[in-house]
Amino acid sequence: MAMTTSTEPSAEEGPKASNMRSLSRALEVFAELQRAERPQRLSDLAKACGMSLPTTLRILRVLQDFGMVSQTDKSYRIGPAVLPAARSFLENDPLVVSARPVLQQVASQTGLTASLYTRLGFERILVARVDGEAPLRYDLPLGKRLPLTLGAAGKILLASASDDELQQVVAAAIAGGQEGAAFTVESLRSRLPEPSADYAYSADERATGVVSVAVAVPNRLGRPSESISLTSPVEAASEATLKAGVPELRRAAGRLSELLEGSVY
Amino acid sequence: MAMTTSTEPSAEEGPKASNMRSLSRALEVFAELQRAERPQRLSDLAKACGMSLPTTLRILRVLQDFGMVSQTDKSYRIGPAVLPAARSFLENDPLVVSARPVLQQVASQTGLTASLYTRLGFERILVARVDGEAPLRYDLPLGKRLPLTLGAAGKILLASASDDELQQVVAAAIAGGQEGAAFTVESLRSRLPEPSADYAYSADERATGVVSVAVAVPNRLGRPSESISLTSPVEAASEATLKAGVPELRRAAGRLSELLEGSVY
DNA sequence: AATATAGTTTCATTCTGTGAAATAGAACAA
DNA sequence: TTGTTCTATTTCACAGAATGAAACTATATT
Repeated sequence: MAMTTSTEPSAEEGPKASNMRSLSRALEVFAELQRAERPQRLSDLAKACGMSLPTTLRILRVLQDFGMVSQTDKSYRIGPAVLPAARSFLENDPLVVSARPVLQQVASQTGLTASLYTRLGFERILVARVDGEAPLRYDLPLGKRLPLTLGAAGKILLASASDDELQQVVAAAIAGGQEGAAFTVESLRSRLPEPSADYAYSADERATGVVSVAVAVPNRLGRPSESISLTSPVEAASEATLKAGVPELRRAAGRLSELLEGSVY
Repeated sequence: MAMTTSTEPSAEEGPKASNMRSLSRALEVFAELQRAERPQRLSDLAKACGMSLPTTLRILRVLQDFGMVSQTDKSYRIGPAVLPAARSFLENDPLVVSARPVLQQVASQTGLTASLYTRLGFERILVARVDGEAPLRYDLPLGKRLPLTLGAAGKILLASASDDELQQVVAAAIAGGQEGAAFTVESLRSRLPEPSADYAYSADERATGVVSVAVAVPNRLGRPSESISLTSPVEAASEATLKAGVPELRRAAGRLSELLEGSVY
C-alpha cells in the first residue's frame, strides 16, 4: 500500500503544524529560542524558523509584551514570564501535586531516588524528584529534557509503541543528533522491554554509573505519557536491589493513575 | 525629547493588546490558566478571556500540541513544556547567570539573603536568590509574583516613575485585589523613596517580620526593571545592619549593570 | 426518557497576518 | 570622512487565516 496520501506531511520538525498558523509559528520561535541557549538575533531566528523577517519581528514583539521573550539591543532571549508559568505548573498540576507524596513514600521505602517523567514530543521531561539515601552525583534538575530512547524511564514509555511511532522516534533522535541512541527501528526495539513487560531496566545507558528501573503510569486511554523511576549510582545498588523496588513502583504508579482518573475537576 | 506616540487606549487589562490578535489572545488564555491555579473548562476560559468558544478551543489545541497546555477530560491546565522553558531562562539568561555570583558575594559579605527581582507588567518576579545566615522563614520560590507597591525591591522600581505610571500601577493593584497596597497615587507616592534616593527600605510591609533594603539595577535607557535586595527576619538584623549593606548592594548593582551593557552578543 | 448544558464542527465573511519591496539604521572598510 | 554591506523596521496590497453564528453532538441533570 503506497501511502502517498498521508494527511500528515510529517516531514516537518517539532509538533505538527496544527491549525492557527500564526500561533504555531510563534511557538516555533519560542521553541527555537530555547534550543539556541543563547540570545539570538532577529535574522537568526527568522532563518532557523523558516519565516520572513517582518513576521518574526511581529511575533517577537507580542511575546515580549507578555514577558515570554526579552530583548537587549538586537538580541532576543526567553523572558522572565516563564518562571511564574513553571511555578504554576509545579504547584497546581494535579499530577505533579499528587505525585510528590507518592514519590516520597517510594523513596523512603526503598532508599532510592524516585522521579516522575512526562513525555513531551519525542523527549521526556523530569517533572518531580525525591532524593534517596545515595544521592545521584550528576545533577538533573526539574525541566531537563531527556531522550525517550535511553534510560529506563524513557524506554518504558516506548514499550507498547507501534512500529510507526518508533519510526518517528528514531527520526527525531537522528534529527536531534542524539548520541548512543538507536538509529533504526529494529535496534531500538531490541533494547526496549517486551510489550508485555511492565517495567524497564537500564544500566549505564543514558548516564554512566547510573542504574534505574521504571514503570509507566497508565492512563485511561492511549499510550502512557508518564513514567516513574527508581535510580541509583551503580555502586550503591545492585540490579537485584533495584528490581526489588519494582513492586513498590508499580503500586505507586497505580495510586497515581487512580488519583488522576478519579479526581473530579 | 518627549514623544507622544501613545495611540493606545490602554483601558484594557494586562499587557496591552498589541498587534497579532490571535497570538495576543492565545497568550491571554495562557495567562488566565496560570491565574486560575486550577484546571479550567473551555467555557470558563472563553468567558474569562472574553472570546468565543471555537476560538478558545482552537487556541487551546495548538498550545496543547506544543505542551504549553495539558488536558484531562474537559479541563485544561498549564502543560509541562513550561519547565524546559524556565530552565532555559535560568541557565541561559545573561542577567540571571551573571547575577548569581554577584548575589553570592553580597550574601557572604553581609550574611543576609540577597535576591534579584525583575519587573513584569505591574508585578515583580523573584528571579534569583542566595540565602544568608539567618534563613527567611517564609519560603519564596523562584518565579513568585510580588507586588511593586510593597517591599523595598518593589518600591525602588517605582521611585522614578511618573504620575502616569503610578496611576497605572494603582489601577493594576486595585484590579488585582492587592491588599494593603496603596489605592491612590498620592498614598503610594508617599510611601515610595524620594526620586533622588537610590535605595528603598521596608519593614513588615509585604510580609510581617521581614525587613529589607533594595537598590535598582540601572540600565542604559528608561526606567530600571530589575532590583536587588537584602532581606532578613526582623529579629536577625536591625535597620542599621541592613542599611549598612546598601553600599555593598550598590556596588553589586553597578557590576550587574556593567555586565549587561558590556556583554557582547 | 426528557431536558439542559457544554463541547465540537461547519462554513461564509472579514479582517488579520503575510512577505515583497522600500526605507532606515548599524557596522565596517577604506 | 565616505562608501559599502549587512541587519532591522516600516509600508502596503493581497491572500488566506482567524473568526463567530449556527448547526450538531456529547454529556450532565432532572
